[in-house]
Amino acid sequence: MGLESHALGATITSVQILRDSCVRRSPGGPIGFAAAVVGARIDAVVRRGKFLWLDLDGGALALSAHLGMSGQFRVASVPAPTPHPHCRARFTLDGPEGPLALDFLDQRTFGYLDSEPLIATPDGLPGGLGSASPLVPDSVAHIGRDVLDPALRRARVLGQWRRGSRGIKQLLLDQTLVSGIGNIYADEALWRARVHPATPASGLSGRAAGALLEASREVMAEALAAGGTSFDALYVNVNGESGYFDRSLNAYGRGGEPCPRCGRPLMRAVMGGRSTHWCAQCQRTRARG
DNA sequence: AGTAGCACCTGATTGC
DNA sequence: TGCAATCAGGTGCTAC
Repeated sequence: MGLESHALGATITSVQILRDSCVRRSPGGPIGFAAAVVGARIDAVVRRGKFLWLDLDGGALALSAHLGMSGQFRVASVPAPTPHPHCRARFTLDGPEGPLALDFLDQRTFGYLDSEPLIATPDGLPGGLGSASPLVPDSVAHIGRDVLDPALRRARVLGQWRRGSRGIKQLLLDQTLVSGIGNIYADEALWRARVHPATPASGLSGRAAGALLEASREVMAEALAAGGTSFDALYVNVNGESGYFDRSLNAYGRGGEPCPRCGRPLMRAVMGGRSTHWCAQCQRTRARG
């Protein structure tokens, strides 16, 4: 269910914080958070990487969210009287078609909600996907543009990657350079571009780096298409329940299974503290040209 | 400056 | 049977 189609133009009429830690980054705590957002009108739903925010009341303030690894928003016109056990916050919205419940669910509690001022982007281009507004919340300013963002400066990202001494997988996961690529999709992009995850980024040719960025874009676009077009599609079923995960993952989580491309057993190891899966046969140190 | 390592957290799974 | 250890994920902080 798309958040945008239901939330746009609606007014937040109440907030119920079911678990205080979901607003742990909000200086005013549950009370301050509620005071900031209740009564506000939702003017836009915007995403950059794994950050999501709602422009409120003409763009001075945002309700920002990070969904962590298991967070999601659910909209219901007839909400369950007892919220889901993983529901951390429940908003009541007053939309054109009547009241709606907007639940913030987050099983593993890495996600959070906050209210923040919006600040201008340095380039004056739209701050994220979903809105033409050149504003982003404070906490998003240091995050690089989304891999699917038309305003992404591609050549700049490639230069930053190739300047790093870390393995290319770690750079792929560095959200300050380009955002949106998580651990699962990083492995998939590397597999697709035939790049070994431990390749020193400085050793990648420009061509190889370009192929990897393009593969990342493709993987993210396909994941979004498979999960729908809603903003929360990236985060739904991160535990592996979705059809996309079942059918389309070529490398992630498949250590020991045959590589779908060459049949050799896939490898698994921890790199940069994250589980990493690759094919030693067809992922060498260079990308296909 | 750039990088490495860890804390945060919870439920499912595995091991004893 | 029951309890304990392990694991997964993204970000932000501290320490080098």
